[in-house]
Amino acid sequence: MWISDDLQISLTKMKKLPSIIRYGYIESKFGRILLGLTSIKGANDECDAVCLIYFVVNNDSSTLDEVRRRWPSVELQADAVAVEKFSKILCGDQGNNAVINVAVPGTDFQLDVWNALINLKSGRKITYAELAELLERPTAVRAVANAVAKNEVAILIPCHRIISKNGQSKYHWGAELKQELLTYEANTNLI
DNA sequence: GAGACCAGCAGGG
DNA sequence: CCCTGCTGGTCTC
Repeated sequence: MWISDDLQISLTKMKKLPSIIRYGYIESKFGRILLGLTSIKGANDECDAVCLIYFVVNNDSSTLDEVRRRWPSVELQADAVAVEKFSKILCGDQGNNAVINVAVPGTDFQLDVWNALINLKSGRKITYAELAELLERPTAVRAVANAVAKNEVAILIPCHRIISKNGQSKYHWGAELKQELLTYEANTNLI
């Protein structure tokens, strides 16, 4: 079982970078994943939201280094217990109708791009140009690509569904993994 | 506010 | 294949 299509992803905009990120690891179908959490204001009280998901390509410490490079001002705290809760939603059996909060820093335009990706159907592939049209900014292709590249939350913001017009398929964590994700989605209608 | 930077794209050679 | 012009949002002074 992997991420269900029924899983609702609620994307909220962080006004500034968080000062603390709690993190932990998940063993997923597609390898080890580093998951980072931050607190956001929910309907009634503070709740946890996913703010980063990186695939572990080499080892844990090199992945943590990558996080530190990208978020230099952030204090990282290991918190396996909090991450375990999200692990159950992501990789567990309770995907149906669950809501997962994702909080990301970014501009309005970037949030538009990321939301458009989230709303794509599982397994659906789209080019940068098509995505720009979807956003009613047909000439802002490069700007869309910039926003896609800034995505810090792999899988939940499914930037693996973007391909370039000539069929080339780059991916931050490797074209191979991207292809695996797409093949899996196409065959199962899950993720 | 200017100028550089890009996981794009189309066109030409 | 490589080069060029065009593009628009963001980042850095």
